[in-house]
Amino acid sequence: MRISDSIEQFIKEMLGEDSPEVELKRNELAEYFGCAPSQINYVLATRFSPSQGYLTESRRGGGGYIRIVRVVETGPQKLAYLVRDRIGDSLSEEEAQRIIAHLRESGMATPSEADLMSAALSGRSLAVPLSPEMKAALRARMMKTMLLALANKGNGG
Amino acid sequence: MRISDSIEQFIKEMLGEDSPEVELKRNELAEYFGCAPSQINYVLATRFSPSQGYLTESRRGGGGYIRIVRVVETGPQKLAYLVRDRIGDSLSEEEAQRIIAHLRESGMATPSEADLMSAALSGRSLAVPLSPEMKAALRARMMKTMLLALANKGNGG
DNA sequence: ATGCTTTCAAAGTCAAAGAAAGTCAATTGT
DNA sequence: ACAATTGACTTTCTTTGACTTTGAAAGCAT
Repeated sequence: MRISDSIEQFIKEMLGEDSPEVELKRNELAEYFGCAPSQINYVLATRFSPSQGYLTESRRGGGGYIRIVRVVETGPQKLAYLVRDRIGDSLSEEEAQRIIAHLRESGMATPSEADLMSAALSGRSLAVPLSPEMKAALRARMMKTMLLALANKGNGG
Repeated sequence: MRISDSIEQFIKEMLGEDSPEVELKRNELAEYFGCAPSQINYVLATRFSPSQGYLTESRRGGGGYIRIVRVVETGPQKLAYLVRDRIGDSLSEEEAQRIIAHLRESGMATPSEADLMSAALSGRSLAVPLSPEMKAALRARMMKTMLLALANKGNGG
């Protein structure tokens, strides 16, 4: 088992229970998991980034802390934001998958809808001779178009 | 006896027993069979491809893994048929829309799933400078990949 | 008490090392 | 010829540690 995953899980359990917000001590947590303190930063960067729906703030020095806040943007505004601001003319596969994971977790897409999107944007789908740039452009368009379809859900189009 | 066949059999036994899903370590498996790790990739490519009804995902780095999922053909063997026989290397937009309409009407896809597929394959999504042949090839791949995702619906991924 | 200075306790950064899987071309086997 | 096998090289993800930056509290001078 990866230590990163354990730490991720631990934090998510803390977040899940009560509040959408945790405060923790980097060094304590590192000691608890028996890893280097900077490992915590790694976990925050790879699993609690803004694009994954989390904000973090921290303070150094005596009595320092790290606070993690889960941002619960849902619904149409979020979709509109994704289409308008977040996704430009180019989208990597990793980023696409992250967005889809977020849609699924926040309930904006059902698991099978998310799987469909994921399939459409997967490397397997796009396994045709195309430059990486072109694929990224294609992904961006596809993602936007699908998000619009998702936003229209239930509106009988 | 070919080593590839042994590995194939081994994996299929794991899949057969309990779950429609196995997770394995490439290096361990290679060591177990006394072959080069890349041999595993060969087996996956030649015996566990999507068109043979399997999906694979993997992760590199520390604690990496390979996961193989058998796509079960519950009810809709139709989907398997579509993937295997009906859709070739090329698919027009009209044909794609016809297939999607059929999926919706027959209840194999919910309206919003159908909309998503439709969006992914629409002219709007594919509005990038590409030859028509290339787009048709792309459509075929995307459709197949999405159909597999659909076939796997409800199989907890 | 008020403002500097030192000191120490956090958290941050970054690059290097390590771990695992992917790719691909050359070789071997049937 | 075609399928299988191998190994060198690449890419991706994780873990660690040395060094930096920031903040707070204590010490000291006025």
